[in-house]
Amino acid sequence: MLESGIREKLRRSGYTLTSQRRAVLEALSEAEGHPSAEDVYLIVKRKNPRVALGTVYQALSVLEEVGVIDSKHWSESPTRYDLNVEPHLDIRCVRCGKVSEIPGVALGGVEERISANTPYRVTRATMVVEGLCPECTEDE
Amino acid sequence: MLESGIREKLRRSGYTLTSQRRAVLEALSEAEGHPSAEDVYLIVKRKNPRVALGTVYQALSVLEEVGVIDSKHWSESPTRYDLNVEPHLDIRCVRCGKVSEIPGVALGGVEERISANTPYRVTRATMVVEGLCPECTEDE
DNA sequence: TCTAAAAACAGGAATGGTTACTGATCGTCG
DNA sequence: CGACGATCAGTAACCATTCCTGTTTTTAGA
Repeated sequence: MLESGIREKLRRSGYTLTSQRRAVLEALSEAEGHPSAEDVYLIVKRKNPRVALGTVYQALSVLEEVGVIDSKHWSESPTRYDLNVEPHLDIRCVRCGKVSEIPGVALGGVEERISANTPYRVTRATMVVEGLCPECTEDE
Repeated sequence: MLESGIREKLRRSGYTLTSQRRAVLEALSEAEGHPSAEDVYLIVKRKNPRVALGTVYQALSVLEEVGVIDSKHWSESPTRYDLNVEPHLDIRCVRCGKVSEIPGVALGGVEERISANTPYRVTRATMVVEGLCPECTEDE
């Protein structure tokens, strides 16, 4: 099942799958959309009221490091986390904060072109997309 | 000269070109690279020690709103400002924080494809690129 | 030119997401 | 069983940014 793969990825980096980290993963699959650390914290707390917010942040950071989850950051709002680690675009509503996937848009080798045009060693290239969701567009 | 164009852009949105805002623009052209609000503040303060950091933030926000400057945000670091408002990519070194332009890479209509694939009204789509600059790559 | 209203400002307090720190707990391996 | 390292809870600290209050500057009208 999923869990053994996750456990293995953690082990390869010297981490273990603790109950808190498992709870964070469960919260991520329960939560709709793209929850923030605080969202995850609130869900985890329902089952285990003693978890600390810092623990959730640390778990999220470890899980991202080993490639089990993904994070995206829009300015003026907390970082969002996602179980979907496949490359894809998300858009965030600047009014209500909702985040949705944008299907079917690939970046078409932009990373390679970037690497070819900078002396930096590129480690990350993401698109940050903002807009107004249909609901918020209506009452403009 | 430049100034009259800037003054006009401000006026159209109901703002005026105050001495503080002019000082912020001068600081942006003096500063090398892509300064943060704090960087701008320190430069402005050299000539006018009474400016407040909040004023610099407000000036930057107004200047961006009217399209005279551009801002880019990388997570885990303050927002950077830029006099270059032409669409272009910048990369930030995750170790030393230096920001450099990436010449010659266009996004090739990605915005249009995004708009076509989401019910949101897209207001902004930027690339956030990170990596290691040549100096920092050496002592890895 | 004088005056009232609006805009902008200085200074500093407050905010909010995130990280750092400390001492307690857990899990593992001998 | 015993000890060591990893993890955790709880809380304090951090830092970029915004907000607030009273003051100064600018603008527009008379």
